[in-house]
Amino acid sequence: MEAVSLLQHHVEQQLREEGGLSSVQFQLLARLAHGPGALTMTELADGVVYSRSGLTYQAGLLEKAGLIERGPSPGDERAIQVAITQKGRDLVEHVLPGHAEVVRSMLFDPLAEADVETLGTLMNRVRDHMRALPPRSAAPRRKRSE
Amino acid sequence: MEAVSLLQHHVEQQLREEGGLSSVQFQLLARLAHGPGALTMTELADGVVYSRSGLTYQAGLLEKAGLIERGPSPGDERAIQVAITQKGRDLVEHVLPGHAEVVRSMLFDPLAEADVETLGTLMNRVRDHMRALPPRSAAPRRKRSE
DNA sequence: TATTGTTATACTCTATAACTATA
DNA sequence: TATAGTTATAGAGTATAACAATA
Repeated sequence: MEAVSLLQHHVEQQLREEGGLSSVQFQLLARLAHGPGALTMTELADGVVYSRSGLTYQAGLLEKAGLIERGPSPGDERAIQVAITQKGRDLVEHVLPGHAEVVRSMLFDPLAEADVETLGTLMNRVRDHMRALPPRSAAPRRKRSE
Repeated sequence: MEAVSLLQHHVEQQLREEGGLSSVQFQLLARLAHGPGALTMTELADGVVYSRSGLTYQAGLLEKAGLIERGPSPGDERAIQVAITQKGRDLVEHVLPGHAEVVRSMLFDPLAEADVETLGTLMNRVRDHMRALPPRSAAPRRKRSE
């Protein structure tokens, strides 16, 4: 956890300095940039943000900065399609090299290629396990008297 | 990183619900509880908090809650010794089982024993590597025109 | 009735800079 | 001059609950 904390801290700094982005904002942009097209707010939030209002807040900032656009969703009148703008793509491209460099120099550098592979395999397994857990209500963690 | 994010989120929740603690506060208390005796503020901050004022803030909260005590430091009149109180120890003990259960069920459960070992080895290596890097000034990341 | 998204609000946390005091 | 710690302050981020609109 200490390694992760250090890594996150350095990543945050690089993204902030070179792009004015928090890592949450970067993740949202990156998801939009790499995916096929637009996503709904709910799809976009998945795995990045843990409250609806949190995403609304972040999306508001990104839209105000001209990095994303929100529009109606064809299939569902309640939903909103979020798409990245060219400016958003440009910013991601601008920030990406530095980001990759931070991750490489801090995380990958001390690991052999096989180690990186192993780490990926293990953590993918952990992630899949956690995503498969009950969302957070049938949790078997209640005390008897609460 | 998604796995880590999910884990952190669940850990935060458990600590908050069962102990009213943030994970930073828990780390500070745990460090004091397990170590031999008192630590100075600077020693305590190491690896947990990234600004002096951040630690002063958190220590203020913990002291107000009666979980730690601050006193003068024998060797150095500038420094302050921070010690955990009995109440602090009790709280750590109270929260610990649930914390261990979260980590076990979410992180260790999907991994074999050897995997846990491997993960620890790799991440220790990464941590040591990161701690050995130049503190953050000789960083070769400045732009030519800034 | 459930789901999508927003708003209002309150709160926690963090960081920067200025400051005091000791080494 | 450098280090230990605090304070003031400002800003960013998050979550909860109430809300409106559509499925």
